[in-house]
Amino acid sequence: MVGEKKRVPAEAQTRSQKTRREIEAAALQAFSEAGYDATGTRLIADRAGVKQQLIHYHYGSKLKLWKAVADGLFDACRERITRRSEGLKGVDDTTRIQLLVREFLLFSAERPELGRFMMHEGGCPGPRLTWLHERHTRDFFEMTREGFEAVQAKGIAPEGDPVHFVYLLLGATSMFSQAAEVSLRTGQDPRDPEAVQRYVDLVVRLLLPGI
Amino acid sequence: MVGEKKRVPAEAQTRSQKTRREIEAAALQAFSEAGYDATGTRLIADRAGVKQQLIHYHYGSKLKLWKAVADGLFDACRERITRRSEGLKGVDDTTRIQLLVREFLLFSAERPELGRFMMHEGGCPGPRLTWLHERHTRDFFEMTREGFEAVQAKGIAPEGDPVHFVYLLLGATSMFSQAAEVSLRTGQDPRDPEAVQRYVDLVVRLLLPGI
DNA sequence: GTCTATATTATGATAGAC
DNA sequence: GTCTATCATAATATAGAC
Repeated sequence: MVGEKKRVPAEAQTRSQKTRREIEAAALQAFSEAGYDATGTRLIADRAGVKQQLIHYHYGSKLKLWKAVADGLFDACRERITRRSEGLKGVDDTTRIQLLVREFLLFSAERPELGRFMMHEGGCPGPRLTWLHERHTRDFFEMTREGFEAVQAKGIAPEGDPVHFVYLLLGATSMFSQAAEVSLRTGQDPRDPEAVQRYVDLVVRLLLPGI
Repeated sequence: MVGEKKRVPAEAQTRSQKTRREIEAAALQAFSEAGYDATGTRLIADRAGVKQQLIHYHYGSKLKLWKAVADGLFDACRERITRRSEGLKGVDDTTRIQLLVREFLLFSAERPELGRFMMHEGGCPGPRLTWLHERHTRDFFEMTREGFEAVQAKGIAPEGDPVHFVYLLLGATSMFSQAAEVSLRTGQDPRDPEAVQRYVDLVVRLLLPGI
């Protein structure tokens, strides 16, 4: 495994990293399209332009590749939200929550893989769902719930279980994660920047009508 | 194939129908949990208590079984909505749309397989998505979009692309189709009747604030 | 680090006995 | 109508050459 190496010629290291990057990009695409079980390592390798066996050399197993992909995806989301949040220090709660909701929806439009990736795992219990929950989604969920509680306390969002608001926000991203279906029905791409902007505006108006 | 038979002893007919019913029930469960490719015919047969080869006798192929399952599921939804709609003849548009939105959400809570079934197909283009679209979801989509247009014209729903309202409604069902994840996070079952009622009330309040 | 060759298991589907 | 036996293919994973 690469992680155990100490010194490797710069050439090889670079090549290895490039291979890993391409494998993970292809795997993210495939896993979020079809889910874990329906995705073969051969398909991933083909799309990455390498041999199937290289996946086992670099990751040890299909499951470990899946976890590496999940880490990359959720880290990207977390970093995006955290960065936005840090840029909003001192801003009042209402504006902060609204802008974070917008940022999350924009991220979901740019990277619909996130919603699809979760979607495949969230329907029935299993070890991968438990892993995702403990490692990535639990904190996000808590943070978001507290955010909605805060705006509810100010009367910006209507009364109701804050958990329901969280799932309405997550559910709202299905506009992007189900883009293929949307395109079939409307003939338009729901991820077009202008359409995204109008959609995000609507979601904010509906979830936070007191603004 | 059974469909081509004319006269069969009542015993055998009944037995055959029972087998088909059990296969389709197990297949619906499996397909909506994991999607088409990740579901094996052996798993379906095991859950139905029959041999894998019986699926091919009764349906000819895995794909034909999937289509039979889809027909059953969407017919049940259509019948439920149609029946409710017919019971509302003469009622004003606003009340009608509101009650139909409620009915659809209640159906989705009772039968989360519908949302999950679509979810697995809606993410990337393919022959199964096209088949679903033309055979089942296109009409439903049109009907729902027109409903939201009607309540928007009356000022019950805020301005915005009616297509966006349709997808917010569909997205709202992820509360139920992602029940495993919700349970992990909250420790509670989102399909509990009381929780469903509160959730449906909230969705109606948010999507149709003018009521 | 990447390749070829291959072991092992699981898949969808068919043939034929009863 | 349901069973047993089986085929052809594809899956994940391992061994060893370069």
